[in-house]
Amino acid sequence: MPQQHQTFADLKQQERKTRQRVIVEAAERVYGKMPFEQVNMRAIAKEAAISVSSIYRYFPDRQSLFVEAFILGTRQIIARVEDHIAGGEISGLKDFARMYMDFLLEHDHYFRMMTHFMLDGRLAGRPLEKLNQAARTVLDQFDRVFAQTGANGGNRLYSHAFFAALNGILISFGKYPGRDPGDVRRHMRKLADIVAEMLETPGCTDATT
Amino acid sequence: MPQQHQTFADLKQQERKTRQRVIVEAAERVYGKMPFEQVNMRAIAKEAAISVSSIYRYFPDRQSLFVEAFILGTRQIIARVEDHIAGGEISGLKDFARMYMDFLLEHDHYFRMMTHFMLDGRLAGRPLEKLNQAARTVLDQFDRVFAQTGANGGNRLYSHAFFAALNGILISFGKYPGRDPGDVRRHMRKLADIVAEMLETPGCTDATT
DNA sequence: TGTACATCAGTGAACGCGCGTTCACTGATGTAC
DNA sequence: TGTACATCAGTGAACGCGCGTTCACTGATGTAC
Repeated sequence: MPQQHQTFADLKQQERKTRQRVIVEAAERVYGKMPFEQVNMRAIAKEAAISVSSIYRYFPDRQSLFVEAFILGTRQIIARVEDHIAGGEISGLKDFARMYMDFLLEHDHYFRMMTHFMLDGRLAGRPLEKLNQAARTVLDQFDRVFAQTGANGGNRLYSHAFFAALNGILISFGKYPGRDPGDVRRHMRKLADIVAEMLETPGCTDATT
Repeated sequence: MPQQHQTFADLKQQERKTRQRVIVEAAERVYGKMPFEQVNMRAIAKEAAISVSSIYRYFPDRQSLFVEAFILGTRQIIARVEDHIAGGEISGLKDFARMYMDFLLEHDHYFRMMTHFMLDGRLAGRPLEKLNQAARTVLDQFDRVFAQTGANGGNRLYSHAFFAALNGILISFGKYPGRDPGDVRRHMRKLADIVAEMLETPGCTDATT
């Protein structure tokens, strides 16, 4: 597409996008600040320093805004992984697992959003599509890292299993009852190490079709 | 404790327990019938054929009833596993994994309850204790099965990893976008097989401390 | 340069609904004398 | 056998709150003539 003259209408559209972004970023901050289920439109409006009804000028409903905020999160995690890889800090699946888990533990709200979407079936239409695409991007990255460091680069099943196992560890033991956070974290790391180790050991990933 | 004469007061207490059970079972049925987030006191009351306010004669609040219903579920899954083991149908981790996953897929509501409790941090006090105990029972059973069939019977870490991985598979791919349920199920089984296989292969579970 | 009109961002207040929980009351059953 | 009282299961209606969403309006900016 050749560069056209920028019209006033174009400018307006652009400003609109900018305002949208401001709102999404505010939402994202709110999710980072308060428990996931407590986030509501009023809090987001306050954070964005506008009125609630203004949000509805830019997003048709809560879900849409919500999905955008989540997509912002997936971009962050992908960017961080790329950074670490570029910096040569990831030499195997263990490193990768640790990084992935640390990110989600630090940014609990992304983790909550992720599981929310995985478990909730109510999303549909355009927001759902957008979400699925974001999910695919993350899985693709798992695949890529896996191909570089793991034993079974060619087979998507193994990267899927890895992805699932790490999520499962976070979900199943993240709130381990009656243990202090440090212990919990160490425990989860050990579990992640076990899975990573198995997936990296050549003899262990050949048996299944 | 020696058998005492049964007093009228005892009988009353007993009837009370029975009525409690009726309510919990009604709740359980409701959870099986409608989407998890939509279950409310009114629906449970209707199912139990009593008024809402009557429920509050037997349970202090929603959470307590909720926890009881979930415990009913954990008992069921444990009973089923025992059955299958007694019937000689479980000869390895793969069988066990399949059974566990099938149960949770069939009884989606238990799965939802489980993840709900794993992710939600708001529970406290007596209900939380009860819940934790139920969770421990399930983990113990994993441990036991693992000791019988798996390679690393002595180490709880491996059964924990197994438990977490299976949960993770269910959560991460249960609503895999744009696939029909049959495909999804097959995919999840393959992933479970991979994990089970690795944990059963002796050389794969020795490397980590 | 001025006037009438259209567009649209922004807003505070209100709507409507769902839902957990409580209230004030009824009626049955058991107990004391 | 009868009467006064306590206990407690059960209930319909109402309370109170949170929250997503909509409404009716204001005010600024741009456009047409």
